[in-house]
Amino acid sequence: MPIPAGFSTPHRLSAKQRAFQQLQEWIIDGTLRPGEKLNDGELAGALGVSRTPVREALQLLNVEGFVEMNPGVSTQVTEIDGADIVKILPPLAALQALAAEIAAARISSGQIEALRRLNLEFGEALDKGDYPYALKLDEEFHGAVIELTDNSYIASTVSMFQAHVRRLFFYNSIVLTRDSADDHERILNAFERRDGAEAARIVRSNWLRSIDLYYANARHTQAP
Amino acid sequence: MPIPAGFSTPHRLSAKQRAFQQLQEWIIDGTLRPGEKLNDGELAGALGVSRTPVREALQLLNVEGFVEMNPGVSTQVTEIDGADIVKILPPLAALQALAAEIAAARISSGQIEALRRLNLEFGEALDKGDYPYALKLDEEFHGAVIELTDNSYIASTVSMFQAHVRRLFFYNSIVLTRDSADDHERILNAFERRDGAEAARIVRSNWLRSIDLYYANARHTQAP
DNA sequence: AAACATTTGTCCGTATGTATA
DNA sequence: ATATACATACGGACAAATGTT
Repeated sequence: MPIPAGFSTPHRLSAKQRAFQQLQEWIIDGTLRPGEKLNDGELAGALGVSRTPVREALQLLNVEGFVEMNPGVSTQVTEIDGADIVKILPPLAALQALAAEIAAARISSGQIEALRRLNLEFGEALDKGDYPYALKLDEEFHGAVIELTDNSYIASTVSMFQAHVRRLFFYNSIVLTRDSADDHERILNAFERRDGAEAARIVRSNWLRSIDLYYANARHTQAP
Repeated sequence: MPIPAGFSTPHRLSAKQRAFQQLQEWIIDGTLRPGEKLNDGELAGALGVSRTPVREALQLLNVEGFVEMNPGVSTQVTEIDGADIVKILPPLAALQALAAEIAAARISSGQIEALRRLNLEFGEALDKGDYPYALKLDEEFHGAVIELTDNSYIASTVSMFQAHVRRLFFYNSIVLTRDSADDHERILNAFERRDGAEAARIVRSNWLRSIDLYYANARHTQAP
């Protein structure tokens, strides 16, 4: 019986992993509000596990910056400063740009074509206004570039940053625009010319664009 | 009785923190060898605490990439690939360069002078051949620049990367050269001119220099 | 193939420490 | 200032899963 490749570890995930994923999702989508107190016993009951895996998950979320822990005092969801999007995008852009520069030297024409198809779907999602799906496809696009670098230091950091960006986008009601799809096409063109420096430039501005989106948005949503 | 300022939280650190710091130090300096199996019960005994704080520390070290955990099977010190220095320095250089660019716009002349004094001491340490101390001062120099960015996303990532770099330097017997002190002086000059782009360029090449040191070193230490 | 030995994962009780009355 | 209430930190025992004999 043929087993689908890349599906090697469907390991029934541990209680800790379940707790981690669920809690992270709740924090990102706002089910657990910023500043909300997190009582491990309570959460354990809600998740149907004991306090230990919950506490372990909370500690991981703590190092990732989603949970604030005051030893012996309290554990709570970190507050959100909407302006943090301005702080996190520059380092994320720098790493994504570096990844693009590295990927440009190794990407195959077949892989470029696959990304092109992905980007088509991304554009359609944007046109249809399906922003959550579009965001997912955008992450897939950049994730593929990260994969090509074969560099776990870049990959793990970017993945962590992305989670925060998702939360901040959600909080700030930022949605991607069609410009993003155009950027992606220009990135692919640079890849075909093996022009790593140019690819890096476009990737950087692609990410920094969201800073402008934030400011444009903030002007309308903020009280004067 | 006067209490030294900046010593606000001498909180007797928790068992978990002690375990974390001790284990990380042991891994970085090679006391715990790459690939070595980590039995939590055994470590708990050695550290005089129970398994819980040890397990928690191991999980933090896991997300930081110093410990590999195979659920239900084993936990061990991550293997070292000396060539990883080639993988980690580019993203670290990118972030440090970004930090320098941001810092250039805000640093005061007083702070520049303080860094200049620090760099003098750094140069002396290099001349005396006190490489561990020199490395510490080098980290302090760049750490001060990071502080100026007031950006926790950059700070926490860089700090994590630095720990790995320490381990890789140790493993590869890489030591900094006098060129580094010269770089620092040029960085400070760029700061004085408020030339962020130039400061970023120098910082990047300052870090990437160690890649060359690695290759120069590897040629001699490797068996043919 | 089945039972064993070892290690990890989980549970929950207790103690310690902090903030409040 | 003392005491009280609460949440967190830690401990030790049990259960589950894995690799081995």
